[in-house]
Amino acid sequence: MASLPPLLAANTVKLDPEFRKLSAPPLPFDKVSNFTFTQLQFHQNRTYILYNSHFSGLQKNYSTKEPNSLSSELKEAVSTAGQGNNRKLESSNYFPILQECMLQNSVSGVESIHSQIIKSGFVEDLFLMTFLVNVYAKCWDMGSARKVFDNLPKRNAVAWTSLMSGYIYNSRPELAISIFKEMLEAGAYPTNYTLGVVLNACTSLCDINLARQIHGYIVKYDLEHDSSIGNALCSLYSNCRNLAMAIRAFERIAEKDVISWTAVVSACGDNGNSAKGLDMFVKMLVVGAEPNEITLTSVLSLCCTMQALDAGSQVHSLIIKLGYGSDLRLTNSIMYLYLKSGCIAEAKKLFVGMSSVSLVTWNAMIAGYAEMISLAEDALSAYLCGIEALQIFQQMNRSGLRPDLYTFSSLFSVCSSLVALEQGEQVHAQTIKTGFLSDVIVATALVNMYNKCGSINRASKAFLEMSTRTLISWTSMITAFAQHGRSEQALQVFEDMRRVGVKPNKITFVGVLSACSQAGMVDQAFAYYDMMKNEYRISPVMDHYSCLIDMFVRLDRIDEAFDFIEKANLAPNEFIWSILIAGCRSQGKLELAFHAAEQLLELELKDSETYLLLLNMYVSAGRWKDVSRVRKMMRDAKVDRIVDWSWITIRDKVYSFKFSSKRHHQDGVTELLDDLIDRAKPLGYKAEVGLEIDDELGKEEATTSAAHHSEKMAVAFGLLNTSGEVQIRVTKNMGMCRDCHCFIKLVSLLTSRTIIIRDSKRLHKFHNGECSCKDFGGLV
DNA sequence: CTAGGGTTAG
Repeated sequence: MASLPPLLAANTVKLDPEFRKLSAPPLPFDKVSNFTFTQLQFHQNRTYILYNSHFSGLQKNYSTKEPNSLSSELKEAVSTAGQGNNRKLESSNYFPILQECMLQNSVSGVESIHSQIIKSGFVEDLFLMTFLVNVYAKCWDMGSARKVFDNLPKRNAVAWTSLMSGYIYNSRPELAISIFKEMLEAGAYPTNYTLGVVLNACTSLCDINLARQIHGYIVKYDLEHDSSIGNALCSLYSNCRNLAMAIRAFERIAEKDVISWTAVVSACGDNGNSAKGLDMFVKMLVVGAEPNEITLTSVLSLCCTMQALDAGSQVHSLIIKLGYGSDLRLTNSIMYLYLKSGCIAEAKKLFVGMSSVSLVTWNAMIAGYAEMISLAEDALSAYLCGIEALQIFQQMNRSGLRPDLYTFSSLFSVCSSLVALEQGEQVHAQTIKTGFLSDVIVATALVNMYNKCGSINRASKAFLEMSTRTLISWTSMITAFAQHGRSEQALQVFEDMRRVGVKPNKITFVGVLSACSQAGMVDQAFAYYDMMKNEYRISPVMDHYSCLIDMFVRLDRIDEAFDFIEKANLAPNEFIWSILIAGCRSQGKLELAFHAAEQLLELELKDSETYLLLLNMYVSAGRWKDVSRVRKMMRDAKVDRIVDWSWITIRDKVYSFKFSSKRHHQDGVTELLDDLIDRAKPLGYKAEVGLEIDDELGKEEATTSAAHHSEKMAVAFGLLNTSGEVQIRVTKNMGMCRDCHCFIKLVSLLTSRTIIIRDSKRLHKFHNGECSCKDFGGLV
C-alpha cells in the first residue's frame, strides 16, 4: 500500500458525500475480494458458460442483421417449445434459443420465448431470467429488460451488473451509474465485473471523479490485478488522456490477456505515442501472447500514423502466418497503410485481390489518395492523386454502395486540394440529400472546402448553418477569415467561441494572431498573445512567433521584428528568416537582408523554395559569387530544381502550364499577356529580374519573370476561355513570386475579374487590385 | 447468467 501514488492510496481517497449517505457504516466493499472469488468459482461449474466466449465474440454484429428474421431452426425451436411436451424442456435449453434470437436481433423472437418461459414456470430461475435481462438489453429493448429485472425472484450482483451493462450498451451510462448506487443501497456487493462496468460508464461519461473513487476502492481491496478491472482502468485512463496511468493499470494486471494487450497498445496509439505502442506489441510477442485480429488492426493503425512501412509489412507477414490473411478489416488497414506510405502498387494489388470489399475499403482508398495529395513530390502528381480519388468515388457509386460521412469528409478534402469548387458544390448537394451534412466533421470539412476554394462567403454561410460546432469547426472558421484578410470577422468568431465556452487551442491562436498580423493590430496581437500564455496556459510555438514577426514586417517595422526575436531569445526557423529576408528586400534594406541570409544559411534548409528566395535576392543584387555558393549548396543538399507549374480547370478539363514553355494550348495567350503587361506598367508594374531556370535549354540565367511564369499564362488562358462573373481559379506548385503577385493584382483591376491562385503556401484571392493575403511578407 | 480491445475523417 505504501508504494502507491498518493492519489490512489486508499486512505486519501475522498468519498463522494452521495456515496457516504448510501453506505453508513462503511460501504460493503470490504467483502468484495472474497465475493468475487466465490462468484468465479461458482461460474465455472455451469455448463452453459461454455458458449459464452463464442457469444461475446459475435454480439457486436447484431446491427448488421435484418431484424425479425429468425432462422428456420430457431422458428422450429420456438414452435416446439410452445407444444405441450415442454415439461421435458430444461431451463438450460432456453439459453441457446435466446442466444440465437439475440444474434438475430429479434425482439419479437425473444418475446415469444419469454412467454413460453412464463408458461413453463421457469420465471423463478434466476440464471435464466438474468440472461433474459441481458438478451433484451442487447436487442435494444431496455423497457422489457427492466421489467424482467424488476420481477426477478432475487437480485444478485450478476443481475445488477447485467442491468448496468445493458444501460451502457444502450448508450445510457448515467443510468448505469444510478443503478450502481441503487445496488449499493440495496446492500449488494459488486464483483470484479461490476466494477469494470462502472468504470466503463465513467469512461463514457468522462466522470473522472467517480472513476477515481472507484479506483480508490479497487486499490483498497487489492483488485488491480484482476484483468476485467485492469482492462477497464487501462481504457479509462487512456480516454482521460493519461497514458502513464493507463500503462500502470495494464502493468498491474496479473494475468494479461489479449484484451489487456490490445487495450494498452491502442491506448498508446490514441495518446500520440505510437512508438511505445509498437514496443508494447513487441513485448506481447516476446512473452508469447498471441495477438488476434483486433490487436493486429490496432498495431497496423500505429504503423500507419508512424508511416512505419517496415514494421507494417512485418505485421502483414504475421497476419498471413496467423491465418488472418483474408480478414476484410485487416486487409483494409494494410491497404490504407500501403497507400499512406506511397506504395500505390502494393495497395492496388491488395484492392484488386479482395474477394469482397466494404464501404471502409472504398473510403480507405479515397482517404489514401486524398492523403497522398499532400505527400506527392510534385504538384502535378498531387493533382493526379486528387483526380484518382474522385474517380474511385465514381466507381464506388457504380458498385452500388452509398457514401457515408467518412466518404464525404475525404471528398471535401480532395476538392479543397484541387480547388475544385464545382465538384465541391456537387458533393455539398449530396450531403444535404443524404443528411450527412448534420455531422460535425462533414460540415467542418465543408467550411474548409469553401474556404480553400476561395469562397469565404459560402464558408461562413456553411459555418452559420451548423447546429453544433467543435473546437475544430471554430478554429477552421477563424483561420478561414484570417486567410481571406477579414481580420475583424476572424476576431469576432473567436470572441463568439469564447462566449459559448469552447476552449481555444494553439492552432486557434495561430488563426487569431495571423488575423491581427494582417490588420496590423499590434496591441491586439500582443493582448491575445498574453491571453494565450496566461489565461489558457498555452506555450507559444514557432507559428505564433512567425505571425508576430510577419506583422512587424508588413508594417515596415523590421527593427522591431529583430528586437522581438532577441527579447524572446528565439532561434528563428527557415520560415521566419524567409519572411525577414523578403521584408528587408522589399524595403531596400539589403545589408540587413544579407545578414539574415547568412543566418538562414547556417540552418539545414528543408524547403527548396528557400533556396530560390536566396538566389533571387543575390541575382537582383548582382552578387554572382553568392549565387554560385547557393547553387553549390543546393547540389550538395541534393535539392532538386523545382520547375514552375500551374494549372487551371475549365469545363472539367485540366490545362497545365509550365515555366517558359511555348505550349499555351491556344493562340492568343502570349498576345493577351503582352497586352496586359503593357497596360499594367503605367499602374506601377515593373517586371523584376530574377534567376530563372530554363529546363528545356538546361541552363539558368537572369531574366525577367514577365510572361514566363506559369501562373501568368494560366490566368491569361482563363481570361480567354471564360467570361463575365466567372472566377478564375489557378493552382500552382510553388509560392508566387512578388512580381507575379503585383501583376495579377493589377490584372484583377484591369479586367474586373476575381482571380484565385492557390500556391504552395496560401490562397490568394485577387479582386479590384487587391489580394486577400494583404501582401503577405513571405513572397519570394 | 454479468466485462473488456479495432479500420476509414475535420
